[in-house]
Amino acid sequence: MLLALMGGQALTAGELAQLASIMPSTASGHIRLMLEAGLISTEKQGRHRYARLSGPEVAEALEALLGFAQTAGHTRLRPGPKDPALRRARTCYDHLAGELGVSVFQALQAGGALIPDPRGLGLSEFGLAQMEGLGIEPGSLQATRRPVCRTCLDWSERKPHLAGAAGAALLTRFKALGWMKPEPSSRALRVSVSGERALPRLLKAFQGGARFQL
Amino acid sequence: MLLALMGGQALTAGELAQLASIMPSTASGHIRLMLEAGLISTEKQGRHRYARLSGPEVAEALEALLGFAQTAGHTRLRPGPKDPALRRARTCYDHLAGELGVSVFQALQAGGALIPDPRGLGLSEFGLAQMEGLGIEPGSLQATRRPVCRTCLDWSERKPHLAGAAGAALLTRFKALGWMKPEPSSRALRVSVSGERALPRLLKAFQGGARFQL
DNA sequence: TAGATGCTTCGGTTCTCATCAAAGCATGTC
DNA sequence: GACATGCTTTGATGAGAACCGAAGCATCTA
Repeated sequence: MLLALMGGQALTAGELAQLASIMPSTASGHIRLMLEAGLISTEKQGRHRYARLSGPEVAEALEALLGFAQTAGHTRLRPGPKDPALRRARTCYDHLAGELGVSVFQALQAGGALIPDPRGLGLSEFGLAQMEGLGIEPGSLQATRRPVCRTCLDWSERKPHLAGAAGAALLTRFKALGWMKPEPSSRALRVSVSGERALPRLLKAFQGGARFQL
Repeated sequence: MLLALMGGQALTAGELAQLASIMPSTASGHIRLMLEAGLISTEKQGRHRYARLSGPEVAEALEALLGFAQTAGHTRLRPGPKDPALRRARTCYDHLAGELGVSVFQALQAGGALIPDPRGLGLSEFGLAQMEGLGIEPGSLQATRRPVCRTCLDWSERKPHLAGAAGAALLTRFKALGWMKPEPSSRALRVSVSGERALPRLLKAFQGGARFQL
């Protein structure tokens, strides 16, 4: 159930039950416990009750655990960890993970968009300009209490990808631009034709130190 | 038992049993399971069997989980999470955590010792010089497959501290210099008189951009 | 060689946890 | 107002996990 929520979207109690192949009454009990433990937050809407992860920390802890589940060969993941689409690109709560997520991080790093800051990582002048070129308001990134950038260890790549407010903003923007779309009932992201065209150009700009413009 | 091993030292099966308040036979079963799961590694030495965490990833996953255990108020930790010594300075597997660990990270960052690199964080020229001033061979940091620097989210401070090869080397050096000493049967670190004197000077040098010299 | 120590394996007991069905409550729809 | 839908609560059941004691093996000590 937690894995299903890693996609970042909220799911109803019934959907969670079905995904876990258990009766609704059983699921209800688990939801109550996870709520009390602070792992999820819920919201009533009509006769539905939506659950979502309570924050990015939960997703990060899960990613850390997934690393072991995989190496120890104890994954009970539904689509199997071999699913190539999942390896390519997927959501990690609210940001981009998988090969693509790692590429974005490495390109930003190579181009000098990232600088260390007291909370971990921040964006340099150049990094802020890149965000602006993508249509992301730089001011909005500072608004939250979240660190602007964070590294999150990718369990399939075993390399860091970009999390934090900037990571979340990037994924939101990619989806809004129609570059990628979440696969239904999975964490995988399908890259569209326009995305396949635009992303290499974006990575090159990030990496080469040239300002990207839509 | 895993928590006890977070100190970074290896413990015998009997010690683990005693710390967990269970019979040796029960402990033996748990050790076998954790070994099969890849969480710990063991080593026979005479009639003793030593167990240690199998790597830094395990410690990081545990730190992530500890954050929740604390906020949800479900800690069954022996000394209690309020233990002020633990908050001040403790080992996180093989590096420094707690207030002091966070201070070191922030000072290094402010002084410009850290730079982003493909694996997360690296040391700048200045950072390498600081290590050398402390008596740490800069070449030894690159030798391992580990990232030189990594941020690890501190569960008591909720801010990042320094992990990775450099974090481990720093703690080793601090202990060798007699600046801090592990409290027996706890993760807490006791700062010695010479440590209390030297650390502020070190932090100031890190932060101010001046090269530190022993 | 005899005995102590540290650990593991095995069998049996206890207890916790996940599960489901049935009943109840709230919110929608006809 | 009657009924369907979504969720929760309750009680009972069964599977599995933690635990201990006893017995056995390996290693160290006297």
